Amino acid sequence: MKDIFALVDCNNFYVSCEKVFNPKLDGKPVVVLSNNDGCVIARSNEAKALGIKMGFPAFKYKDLLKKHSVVVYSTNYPLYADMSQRVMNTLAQFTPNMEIYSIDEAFLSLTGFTSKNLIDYAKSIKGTVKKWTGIPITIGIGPTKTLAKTASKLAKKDPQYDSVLDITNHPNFDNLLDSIDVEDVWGVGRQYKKFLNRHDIYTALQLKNAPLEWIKTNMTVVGFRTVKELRGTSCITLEEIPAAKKGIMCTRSFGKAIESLEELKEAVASFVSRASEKLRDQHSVTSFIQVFIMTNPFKDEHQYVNSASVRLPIPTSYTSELINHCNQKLDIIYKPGYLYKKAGVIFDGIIPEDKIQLHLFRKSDLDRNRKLMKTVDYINTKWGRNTIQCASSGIQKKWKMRQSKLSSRFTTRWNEILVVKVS
DNA sequence: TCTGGGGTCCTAGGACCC
DNA sequence: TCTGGGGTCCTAGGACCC
Repeated sequence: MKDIFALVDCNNFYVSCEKVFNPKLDGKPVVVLSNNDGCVIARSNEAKALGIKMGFPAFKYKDLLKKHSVVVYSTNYPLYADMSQRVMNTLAQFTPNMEIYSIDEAFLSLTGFTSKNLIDYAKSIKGTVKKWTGIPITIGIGPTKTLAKTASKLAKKDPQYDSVLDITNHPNFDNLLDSIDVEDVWGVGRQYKKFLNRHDIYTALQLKNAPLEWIKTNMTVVGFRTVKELRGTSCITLEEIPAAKKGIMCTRSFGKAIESLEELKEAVASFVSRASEKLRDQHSVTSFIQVFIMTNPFKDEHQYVNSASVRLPIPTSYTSELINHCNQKLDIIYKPGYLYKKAGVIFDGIIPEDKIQLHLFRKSDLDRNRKLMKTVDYINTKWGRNTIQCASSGIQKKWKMRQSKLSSRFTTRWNEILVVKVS
């Protein structure tokens, strides 16, 4: 049976989440900023029309934002994650097989839905998601994931499709591909765009018709698959069960640069705690940790970047032990006299916790530590993050990120729930 | 004043083994 | 005179994604 994929993409997702709880934003330019209120990471259509670019530093838009009264929000991840779950739950009603691809995208398998008019079906999905969650979506349909993605790009570009387009056996298939820039094809980024342009390939259609062997030589098997997919052969399958992460990291820029080793240790201890939680969430342990610190690369000052790593004798997810290792490494890589702007930890060599190879000559407190972490995680899930934390993570957190325009966590905190006044 | 964060996959090259 | 060959594992770096 021929595969059919639908790619569901939430429009301007973070901005749309804010709009659900603040309908006054309708028709206004709205942006959501990254951590530390650094870059623009979501824009309403009105904001896009003003020429505000994705990923661009917000402070450079200071005048523009003011001039056009753009509404600005700090990122409110708990809200977006919860809204995402609502959208995904709704989508799950429409197919037995789906893959949650990112916070605002999902692939749905519509293979075998032959008795249905797929356009009508997609429109009813779109209507239901809007009605149940308030989030507007776009749906692209095609015989491969890459083509479904391409269809959704086209559906967004041209209002005549009303946010739903099926390009399977489309009579104007080639013309449609020709209207898509090659860098808008899933899998083609900045570098490959440059390379392809140098060889006179500018559109998705031209990429589709490029010689396969040449593509394989110059763009590895990944590019090879992309071209096959553009030609209608499905190479990228639906991943319904999310795989355990092979690497987990927690890195942050600081709201304010810090100087002392003590503060760096606090920050890193917080990052380790967070990363360890993620590790335990997926029932894994790490066997390799890396810690890094760096000054502000955008500043015209003396730069310092350094990192160190440890391979653990026995893999673990025990927060205190991991913090200890990082502290020892920080003692080595820290250099006084610099203003540090960012630090982070990376866990690698992650394995399932039931596959730990115990050390012949080391006594292990494995069970005791596991129980302790389980209890801590339970309390923090129930009462909110950092209800219990390691003292080494600090209380003051001077390095904490800036979030000056934060909206409420409308859906995950009772005391921040929306109040509707009827007069 | 001010520039995000967290992932995946592939390849080349070196170390090491028999 | 002549100095192998095949394989695995690991790591760093580069590409991509959202």
